Amino acid sequence: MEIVAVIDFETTGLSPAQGDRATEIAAVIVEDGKVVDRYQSLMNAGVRIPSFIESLTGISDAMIRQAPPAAEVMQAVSDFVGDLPLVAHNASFDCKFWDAELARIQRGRQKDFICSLLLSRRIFPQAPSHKLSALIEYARLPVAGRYHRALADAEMAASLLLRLEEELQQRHGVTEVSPDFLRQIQRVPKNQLAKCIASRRR
DNA sequence: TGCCAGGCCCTCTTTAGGGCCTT
Repeated sequence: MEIVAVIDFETTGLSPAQGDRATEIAAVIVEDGKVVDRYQSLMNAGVRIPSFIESLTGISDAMIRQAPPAAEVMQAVSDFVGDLPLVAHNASFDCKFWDAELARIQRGRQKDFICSLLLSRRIFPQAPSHKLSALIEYARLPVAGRYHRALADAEMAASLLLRLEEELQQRHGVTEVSPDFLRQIQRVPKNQLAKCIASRRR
């Protein structure tokens, strides 16, 4: 597969439209079946961390106070990933924050995200759950660190993506797994998945 | 005052409702 960047945000809540902000971001570069580069940073957006979020992520107000400004971090991570295709687990969530935080520094996004959750629903329909932790256990992939910290979650989403790619190649006989093909697969209705995959067989 | 996300996807659906998933 072409090089992609897998990203993960930790935030103060679920919706930038409701005033929630990013508190941490990680991005890992995946090339030739492995992670070859990593970026991770907490970020200070000048907001308080709700107690529920502190319990969930372990990220506290004290940690955020010492972090670089959100604008500086977003500029750095945006430079780090460049124009690579972006991947996230439940990408509709990370995409909202990516767009919202980039808009604050007058930057934008060119391409649609690839979503490892949507791909998992199609490639592993039999999995008991499609949340990241359950899929890591289901696919017997290594736990990269504490769940709900950006770098660990990005690393695990990357290993899940590689496992999904492997499944397409080995089980379904797909020869070339391009980002465009993954975007196609993740949107295809269930009853058309086999037909869509067949078009890429050797 | 009371409200408070939103996209995907299934089904006891399509003039809708509710669970899943992200923090």
